[in-house]
Amino acid sequence: MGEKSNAQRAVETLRELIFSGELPAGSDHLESEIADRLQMSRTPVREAAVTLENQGLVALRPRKGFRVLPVSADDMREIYEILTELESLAAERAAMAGYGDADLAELADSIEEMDRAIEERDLEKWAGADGRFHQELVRLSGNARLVALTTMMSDQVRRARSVTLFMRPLPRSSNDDHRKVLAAIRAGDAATARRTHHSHRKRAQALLLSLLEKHRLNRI
Amino acid sequence: MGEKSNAQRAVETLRELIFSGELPAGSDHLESEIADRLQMSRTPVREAAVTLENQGLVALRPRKGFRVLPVSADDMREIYEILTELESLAAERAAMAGYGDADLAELADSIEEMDRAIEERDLEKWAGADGRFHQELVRLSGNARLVALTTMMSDQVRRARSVTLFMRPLPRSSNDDHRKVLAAIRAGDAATARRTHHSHRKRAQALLLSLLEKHRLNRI
DNA sequence: CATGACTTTAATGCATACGTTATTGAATGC
DNA sequence: GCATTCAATAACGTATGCATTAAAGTCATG
Repeated sequence: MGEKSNAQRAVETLRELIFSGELPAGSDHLESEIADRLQMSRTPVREAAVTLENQGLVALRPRKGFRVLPVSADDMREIYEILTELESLAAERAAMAGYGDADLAELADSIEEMDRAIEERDLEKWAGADGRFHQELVRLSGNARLVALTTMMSDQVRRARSVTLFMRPLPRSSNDDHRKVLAAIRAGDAATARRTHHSHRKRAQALLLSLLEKHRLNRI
Repeated sequence: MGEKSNAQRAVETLRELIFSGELPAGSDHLESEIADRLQMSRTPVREAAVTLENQGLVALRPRKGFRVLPVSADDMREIYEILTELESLAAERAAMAGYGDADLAELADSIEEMDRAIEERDLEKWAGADGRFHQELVRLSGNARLVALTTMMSDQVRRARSVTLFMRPLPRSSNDDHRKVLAAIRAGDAATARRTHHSHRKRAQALLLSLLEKHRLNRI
């Protein structure tokens, strides 16, 4: 019964291959090549390629296969501008929803995990927990489209994380922001939640972009 | 040479059919039925359906064709929340870009057209100009992804406009907001541009949702 | 050696064919 | 008459075949 279609498998597999870096940014891939690799015909592969194109991960280039889209510093600016905005909205809505401690457990957990990760100087772990925090924050907004859009935007920069993650110092103060946002949400203070998260994201964005400039990284 | 693919034609045609109401919200359509109608095979139609699904306009329902998605009042709330946020960001960025009068001509034009439309009590004309204003505002942000996302969200409520447009009184004061936003952008006052547009959108959103509630319109 | 016309290749975009399976309707039993 | 089983239908998801055409390669010519 509940078997996923080949097209769906193709989307999932290709996303994994892209995020893992096995299909690096800028690389081209023919439909037939991918079809062989995934042991299916070109039809579902093509369908998957269309979906990935709609998600902004690849570009279909007739006769040259699809290209895994590189992310320029300018793309990063665009994306983080949008993420800053949408997540701030999410923080506001979450604060207005009147959640109790039980509802906010996942947020609190991810904050604790980030603390531990920083102690252990485990950047990968920190990044995972940070991702969980932001994802859960958006989920708590109760706006399904907000979840979809932020996921889409985050995906577009996900590949860059492995590059950017190790450029910067341990994000020691970052969790202070997270705690303030959580406190504001718990207190139902929507304005503070929004404002705090907004400045948190702005700061992270500025740091990231300055690092990219410093390291002269224009394409990732 | 520059001929559009059948798949692309299918997307465009289906979008027109959906927005014109010829394929009403909630209606189901088989791939083969659409293929006959557009004089092509199922393959490009299916590709188009996947794209439209990714754009949030239809849902693919195996064995039952694809359904033109109805938009509930709750969907409207989700979408307008996001649009409010993204357009406010656009207003801010536009103000920071240092545009001159020439760059802002389209905004000014659409405001004037709205004035004329209100005098003539031509709601359709007003709606068109209002759409132009908001679209141009986002374009001036210089953020291509912002344009893509707001277009996507606007499309999802476009069908509802014919219903909502005639429920409310003539939007006489609305253009005061538009003028304030334009003035702030021209003055390079990003904070005011953002704040003004945000409250403008919030007000419109509240009015719309209250009207939907009043008229008990849950599905459009 | 560079250039340009011509041939060859191969990847796409689409049409078509086919197996699978949910759904429908008939037929059967109670 | 109602439920249940079973057969027929039909729509999808996928595979395959094919025409088109951009791109690459070849060869002749200045």
